[in-house]
Amino acid sequence: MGKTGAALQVANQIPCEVVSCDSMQVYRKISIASSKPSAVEQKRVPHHLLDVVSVEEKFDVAAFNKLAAEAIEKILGQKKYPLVVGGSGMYMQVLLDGIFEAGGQDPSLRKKLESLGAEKLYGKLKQVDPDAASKIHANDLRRIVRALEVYETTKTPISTLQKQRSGLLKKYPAVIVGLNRERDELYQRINERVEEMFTEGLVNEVKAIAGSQMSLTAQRIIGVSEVMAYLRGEKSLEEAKELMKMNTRRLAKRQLTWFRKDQRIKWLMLKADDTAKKISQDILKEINL
RNA sequence: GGGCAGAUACCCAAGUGGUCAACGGGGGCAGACUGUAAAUCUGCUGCUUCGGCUUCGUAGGUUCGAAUCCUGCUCUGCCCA
Repeated sequence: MGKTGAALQVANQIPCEVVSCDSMQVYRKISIASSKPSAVEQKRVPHHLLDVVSVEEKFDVAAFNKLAAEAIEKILGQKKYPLVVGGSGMYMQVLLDGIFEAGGQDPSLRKKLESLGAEKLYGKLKQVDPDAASKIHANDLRRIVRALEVYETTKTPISTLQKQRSGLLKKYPAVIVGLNRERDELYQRINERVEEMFTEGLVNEVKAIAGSQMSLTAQRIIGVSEVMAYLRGEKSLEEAKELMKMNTRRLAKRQLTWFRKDQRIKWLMLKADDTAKKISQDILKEINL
């Protein structure tokens, strides 16, 4: 979409530091695949929440939220504006609106639950937390397990806990700007971006982490499985590229679906020939400092 | 030139006389989303003024009725020359 470039330009015009709100840019050694700003750009404008964990470490929204909130406080302490930039919908939501505290994970409990099968679990959830059950689809194993996990470990329905949230918006005023473009144009940019990743050395980047025991989340980085399949000889380079393009287009689509429903967002419809500078000026107009 | 197989919706593919606008998968679009979130899940996907209308290579034919049977033609693949 052009978030990074626009953010860098915003930073040229007001004193601010960037807080990345991206579930994949947190990983070290994943720079090309996650489209991190370059080293030079990072040097010019301080960035937070980049390279905070290895691909082997477990990381999730709660961990992100804690670090991001700290970074924001720090930036405010320096009398600068925190510019939160990113497309990870849930991370953004948690940061803005909060997350309930008592909700850790229990891998062994999860395993036990998962082995029971969706049907049984959903029946159980309906008894234990009908509110949550009514919102979760019977086939959505992931969420059913999570809801039951929370219930088992806290003895409180997740639907009750979910009401206990308090995020940044409760403490600070914020302007939320959404960037969008015509679909055709967006997809074309995505296709080009993927091609660039390969010329920048994506294959080597993936090779470098190929031996690690990647966390569940890190395994999902677009580019990793596709390039690995290529390295194993299961896919041609062309096939790997096309797959990545498709997966990225879908990601972009889901991101749009996520953010579209948020009434607080001020949307900017970008045009193909808009420069990062122009976009940054439009953003600043919305922020209205 | 001869023989055989095939042509189905954006793509792949099932269907072999009525219950077929046509199974399934892919892709696309839309939606949900509070600890894997670049994840997970859901719905729709010929046109429609919702009464209908037009589809299964193409032109005819058989039949009350055809994507399904018959004939010609076109194209594709394989085999023989």
